Amino acid sequence: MLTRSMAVPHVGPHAGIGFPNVKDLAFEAPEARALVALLKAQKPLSCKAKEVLFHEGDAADSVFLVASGMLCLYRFMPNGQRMIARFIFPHEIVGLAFDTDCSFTAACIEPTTVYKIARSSLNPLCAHSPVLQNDVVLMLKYELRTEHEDHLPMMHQNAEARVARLLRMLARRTSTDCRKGERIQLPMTRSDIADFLGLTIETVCRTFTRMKEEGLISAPTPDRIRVENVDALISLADGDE
Amino acid sequence: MLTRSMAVPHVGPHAGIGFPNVKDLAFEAPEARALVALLKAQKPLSCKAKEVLFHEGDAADSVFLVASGMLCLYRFMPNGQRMIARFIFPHEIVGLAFDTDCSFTAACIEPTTVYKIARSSLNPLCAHSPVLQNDVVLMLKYELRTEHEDHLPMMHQNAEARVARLLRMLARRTSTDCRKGERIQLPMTRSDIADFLGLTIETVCRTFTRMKEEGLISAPTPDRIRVENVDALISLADGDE
DNA sequence: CGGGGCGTTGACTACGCTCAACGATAGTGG
DNA sequence: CCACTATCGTTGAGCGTAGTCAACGCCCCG
Repeated sequence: MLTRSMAVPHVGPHAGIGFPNVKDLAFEAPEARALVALLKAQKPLSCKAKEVLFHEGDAADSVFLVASGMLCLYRFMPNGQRMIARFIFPHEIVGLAFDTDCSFTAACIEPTTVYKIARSSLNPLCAHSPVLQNDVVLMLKYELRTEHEDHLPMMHQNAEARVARLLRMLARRTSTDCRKGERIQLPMTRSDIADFLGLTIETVCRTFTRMKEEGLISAPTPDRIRVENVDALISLADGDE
Repeated sequence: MLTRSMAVPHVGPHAGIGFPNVKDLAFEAPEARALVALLKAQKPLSCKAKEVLFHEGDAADSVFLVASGMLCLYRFMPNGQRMIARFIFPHEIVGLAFDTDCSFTAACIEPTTVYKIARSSLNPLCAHSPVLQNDVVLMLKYELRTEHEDHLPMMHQNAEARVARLLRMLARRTSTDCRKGERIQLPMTRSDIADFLGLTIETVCRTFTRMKEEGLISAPTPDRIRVENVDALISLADGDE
């Protein structure tokens, strides 16, 4: 069953651009120029930390582009446990994938500015602009890809690998690189991290502690991580064993 | 933090059609009529069980519509563990979300027939047909929704809930209902199930055994499940506690 | 100064993994 | 036709990772 296992060492099309020898570190939001331009033509909206943009079940009547800051999309499971589906970073778009209702609640992790456009404005434009519609397709594909690359593998990984994966994700999308010495800002709480990774707060804490003991990372403050051993962190995230 | 938890008992737009009082049992592939019609105009392709349609890393040059049977999309993690990303059911489409390369391997779980169209044929048509392009958007949204509804919550659930979720998914998409007495066909092996749920074969087996002991299900043969207590199964799948 | 949210650590428990064995079935070749 | 083998499903014993419950320090804010 494992005969075919590592037959295809797949490397993304952007691999290597700006990230010399760190495999699979790079994939970026696609250039949906028309859609982004349209959104940036709207007037920006400033949101405070913890502010909610929309609630699960609300009518999905808007689409947002994050200009700065960070959002998270979450939902509560019937037992009351919160499940964070995604963090939304600058240049990313929320709301395109929703049907008639929002399937998640969107809240600001930190002070955030977004551009907002009504679906009632966007839809007719898309219907008559193949370019715009194509940008929508690009963004949906991007969402699916982040789901497949960031989230899916986690279900098969242990706590340490999940945390490593989150750190890589943050390095990839916020700062520029996660080479030795790069600092990673963690704007979210331990609780947010736990609800995103499917772990408990305590396990997240203990995992950070263990990673520090192992010399993988250091952390002057709880919300600032410094990666000390990139290669080890990357292979941990990939589940290299 | 839990104050808002169950504020919005969200029910999909199709809820209730054929599924009287079973919440959240129904969501179906969207009616992408133009796209489906285009695919069905191609000549059908018969595949044997275990046959591979494409490998991870192959050039993504085709799009497939499953007419009958079942596919699975998988990938191997660096440590050799296989990860099944999705099962593909009749009426569902594979290949739309890929970038230039296939990000998964597609294999037949059972004998399967598919319709296949080259991207080089499809893309130009989409570029000039808003209707077709809109169908692509619909299918991508559907993929995202199944990801969010089927997969995401599993990361936060235990073995029994994951298995229950799989059973509900199969009931929803293959047969018609999962009311008491309905039989669910399990064409995939325990190994497939394990690689999909992020568990081991042994845990999957033991979970089935426990569910039988608890009177939730019965199983005349390993690949045929009869649901004896729908409500309990559903709330298990939802993580109701 | 008190209270609440957040982060961390410890002790204990339990769920799922590992390793091992065994039965059943189906496909293969003597 | 019947061993022979491989694959699949199932069960048991023991272990380890992550969850639970609890306590405590820190910081910010009222």
